[in-house]
Formats: sequence, C-alpha cells, structure tokens
Amino acid sequence: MNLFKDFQAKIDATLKAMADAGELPEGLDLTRVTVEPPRDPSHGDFSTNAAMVLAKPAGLKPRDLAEQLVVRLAEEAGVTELTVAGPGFVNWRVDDELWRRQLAAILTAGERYGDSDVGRGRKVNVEYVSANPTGPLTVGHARGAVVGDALAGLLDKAGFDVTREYYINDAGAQVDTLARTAHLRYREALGETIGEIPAGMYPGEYMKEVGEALAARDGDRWLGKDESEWLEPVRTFAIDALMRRVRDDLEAIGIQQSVFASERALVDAGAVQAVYDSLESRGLLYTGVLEPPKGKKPEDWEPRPQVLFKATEFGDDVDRPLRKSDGSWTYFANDMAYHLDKYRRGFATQIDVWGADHGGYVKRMQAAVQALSEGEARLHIVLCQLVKLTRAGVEEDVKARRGTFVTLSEVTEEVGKDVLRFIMLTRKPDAPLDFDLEKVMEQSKDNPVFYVQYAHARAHSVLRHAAEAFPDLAQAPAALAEGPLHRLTDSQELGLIKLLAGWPRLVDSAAEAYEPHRVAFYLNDVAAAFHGLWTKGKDDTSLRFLVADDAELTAARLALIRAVALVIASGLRIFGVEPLEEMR
RNA sequence: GUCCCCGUAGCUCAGCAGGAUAGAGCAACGGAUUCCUAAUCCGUAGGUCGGGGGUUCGAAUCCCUCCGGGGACGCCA
Repeated sequence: MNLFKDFQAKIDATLKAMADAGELPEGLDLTRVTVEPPRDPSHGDFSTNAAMVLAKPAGLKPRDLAEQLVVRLAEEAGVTELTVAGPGFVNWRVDDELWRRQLAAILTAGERYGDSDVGRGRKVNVEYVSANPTGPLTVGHARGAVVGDALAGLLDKAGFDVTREYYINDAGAQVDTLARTAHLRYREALGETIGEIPAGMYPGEYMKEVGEALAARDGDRWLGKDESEWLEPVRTFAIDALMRRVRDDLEAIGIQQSVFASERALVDAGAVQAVYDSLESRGLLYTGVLEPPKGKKPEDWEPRPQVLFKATEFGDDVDRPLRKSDGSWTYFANDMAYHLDKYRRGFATQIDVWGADHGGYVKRMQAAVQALSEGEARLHIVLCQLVKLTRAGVEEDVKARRGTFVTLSEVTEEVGKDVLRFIMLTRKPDAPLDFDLEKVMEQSKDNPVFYVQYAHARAHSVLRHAAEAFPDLAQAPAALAEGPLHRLTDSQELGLIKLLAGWPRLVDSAAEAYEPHRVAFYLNDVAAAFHGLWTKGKDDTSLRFLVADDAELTAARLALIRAVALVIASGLRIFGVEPLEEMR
C-alpha cells in the first residue's frame, strides 16, 4: 500500500542480489539508502540515492553502480523511464496503471489508509497538559494540549500503542495554598466578610464556586477549626473540583486522557524514597554544595549542602538536588519517581509535552530517565513555544486585572474546537505561534482550517450532485474502487493520485519525527491540488468531474474525489478535527 | 557566565533526519465566474537560506565560530 516502502524493499533485495552475484561486496550497510519522490517531478516519480551512498564502500563509481542498478530494476513490472541522473541518482516512473491500482487500494482501505506498522505495537506514553490543579486552563495550556493530543493520534496511526496521560501536581506547596484559598472562599460562602484575597493566594473568581460547593457539602464543619484539621480534606475537595473543571475544558476541545497520574499518590506510596535508595545504592548520590547561578543576583544566596544526583554523568550540565534544605523532596525528585513509574509501567518510550519556559529542565529529566532505567528508556520532550493571542493584530490583554486570564474555555467558545486545534498545529512546536481570534475565523484561503475543510466539503458537494445526476452510480468507496479507473488519464488527475500515494510515507516520517504539524502542511497541499483540479474544469469542461453523457468517466473521477475526501478526513482525524461535509 | 530554541522572499512560515535549479500563503501586479460551492483557481515579480570556516560526491539541513532575537538557569512548581 505504501509504494515507497515497496520500492525500498525491492531496492534492498536488488542490492543483496547484486552482492550474491559478486557485483557488490557482501555486508554493505544499506540503512542510508532511501527511496523518495524527487523534488522536481520532471525527474521521475521515484528516486534512490543507493548508488551514491554505496559507491565508496563498494569501491565503485556512483554512476557505474547506478547503471548496474538500472539494469536490474528494469526487470521490475510496471517500472518505466529508468534513468541515471546527476551525481548518481536512479530515477524512474511507474505505469499509470499502477497508480490507478494505488487509488483503488486507498478506497479499499478507507480511513485506515495511511495506517502503518512502524510502531510495531510498541508502548508509548504521551504526557501533556499536566497543568497544576490550581486554576482553569488558559490559552497558554491549549497549545501543549493540542500538540500532545495530535501527536498521540499520529503515533496511534503509525502503529504505536499509545497512552495519553496527565500528571497531576497535587503534592507541592501550591495545593496547600489552594486549600487555604478554598477555605477562605468557604468562609465567605457561609457569610463571613473576607476582604481582599491575601497576596500569594489564588485570587480568581473561580475559587468562589469551590468555596460554595464545599459549604454546600460540609456545612459549617470546618469553621473555627485549626488548619491541621481541615487542610487535607479541603485540599482534596479543591483539587477534585479543579481537576473536574480541567477535564471539562479538555473535553470541550476533544481531549480525553486515559491516565491521570497523581504526584501525591506516588509520594505517599514511597516511590520517591525508592528512587533515592536506588540511586544511592548505585553511587549516584552525594552531598555537596552547588555553585551559585551566574546570571541572577546572588544576594540571598547562601551555600547549602544538599543531596545531589550525579546528573552530569548522564549529560546534564550540573548535578541536581533531590532534597530541599528542610529535608523534603524537591519537585525534581518527585518527577524522577513519576518517570520511573512510567518506565515500570512498560513505557520505554516516553514523550513529555512542555511549555518552552521549562526548557531548562529538559537535560536533567532526560538524564534522570537514562539513569533510572539504566539506559533502557528514552524520554523525548516536545517544547512548545508560547502562543501570542491577538485580535485583529492587537495583542489581547492576557491579564486584564489581577487573577483573570483568557481561559481556554472562553477561546473554545469563541472559535470552536476545530479551529483552535487546527491552528495550533499549523506551526512546528519550536516556533512561536500567533493566534488571532479574528483571523482564524476568516473564511478565506489564508486561513488553513477553512481551506482544508472547504476542500473536503467541496468533494462531498460533488458527490451529492453526482448522486442526483447519476442515481444508479454506487458511491461507496469499495464500489468506486472496482470502477473503470482506467478512464483517469489526465496528468493532473494522476498527479493528485501520486500526492495521495504519499500519505503513508508522510504519516511515518511525521510520527518518527514527532511532528504532527507536518500533517497540516500535507493536508494543505492535498487541498490545493484538489481545488486546482476543480477549477481546471471551469476552463476545460472535459475535465469536469461530472460528465453528463459519460457515466463511466464520472465514476472514475468520483473515485478520485472520494479518495481525496478520505485522505483529508483521515488527516483531520489525527488532529481531532471534524471533517465537514457542507459549509454553506 | 552556562544551557536550550529561533534566524529562509517586503510579511507569516514550510523545507520530508544531507540530495538535483530553495517552496507556499499574504501583500504587489496581470488574468479566470452563463457551468460540479470564485470560501476557489492560473500567471508575473520577489532570496548572498544571519556572517565566516569545516566535514563530503553533495550542506538551508551535520560540526565549529561569530552576530542578532527569545527563553531558562540552587531549596518555586
């Protein structure tokens, strides 16, 4: 189904046959041999660099090796126009008939087209959002949420066994502060005048609801009591309330993670102590004093001996503390326990999606995972740059007044989940993203969401018209696949098939690079090719999809249109975006 | 001071783990609508890929260095 892979396998086999025949040395390293479409389509449909890569180890001239390869490949069925070009590329095309069969295969596979087995069922854990349960999600969280979810969808399509996970930071000092804020709001709900929310607490209005709900559940039970009595139950209550809200916000943009891992539960279970013991027994801990940071004013800096992890042995820049000076665990220690836990749950491949402000944390976490898994696990971190929220070019006031934010749910309500999701995926995570509330709603081609959606809707519009004009023509993909595809002969039609044929290849490469945004750009290309073909029918009526007096040709073209819609839908599915069938 | 990310057309960005003559959209200019959705399409113009070295058959891509922009830098999470 993936022609590029098929040819890759054929090239490999051919090279091995050449080795057997003594034309090449035994045991050549073929890993750098690739089969890809040449950048310039006039060179051919396929191209391999085999001759150039192998020339040196084989002790041959690239072009000579290429010529030998050509002789062998010429025997392959359907291969035409074999040429040697440039420094030693071997280019070829395949029969139009082979492309048409590819179209049939796409239709037969339906939305499963592009599914791949590069993941070989390996378990992957994608952890994203993981916002502290101390407030509603903001637009700042949205990007990581969408990127993480789309990445999970992409890996799933590429054949990985994906778990979508959220890490709840419910153990630090901030959740005690949350509890105190909730208690204050609770007293307020019971009629006390509380005045300004003290600095350092969470001033947001959203805490009022939490206080009210607590009052409704527990009445005056926690009034006038010592903090030691209510802190824990109120904390639990508040965290639950906020996490419920987080889940609601996430669900509103189509995200449902299956695992919500609790930091507190890990700490309580002694997982951090276990990390400590394990590292200590392996001689990876020592007590030392860190150098003061260079950039910051070291005014309140005093050297303190701390328990340090030898992170530098695993590629980090400095060793990292596990205990605070009061003896409690650092956040890093807890995080180590969490990542070890993921490894123990069978995730040798872990992906964390973080905001760019955590960039300084990457090396130490990777060092930790390497140390804890004794080199068995790999942690990949996707850093998402910030989102600049604007409206018609003017920057939105992100914090209009103290304690208020532009929340994710506000934005979701305004632009809808599909627009939000797609736009967040139109830039690579490393690059900052402008999100203009007005522009993303524009219905024009400089808005990629509408451009792609419109292509899908347009395809379905044609299918609807076809159903009226040709009521006897079966439109199910499987039926169209059986149709007279030999009637597709126009170079632009075949070009579109070739583009669709690249979908599995794109899925694989995007998944391997952990870059879901590539899907967005690909879908844009497919949409452009389709729109182009559509408009060509305006100038040249013989190219119109519906040909009144030729049901056969119409059937063939509908097959192509159906395939376009399928591929777009399958791409949008990865993104969690609904493909629209009508956009009037 | 150290580390990470970024630097590609006037603007916003792609560039598929090194490939052949560097691409798209916007903006500019010129065209296409009796007809499947013009929410679209076709064409023209626009670039020392930040600078300089290096690696090799071949570099926007990898390495070094410099310049510029952003971010992070003990016990916060």
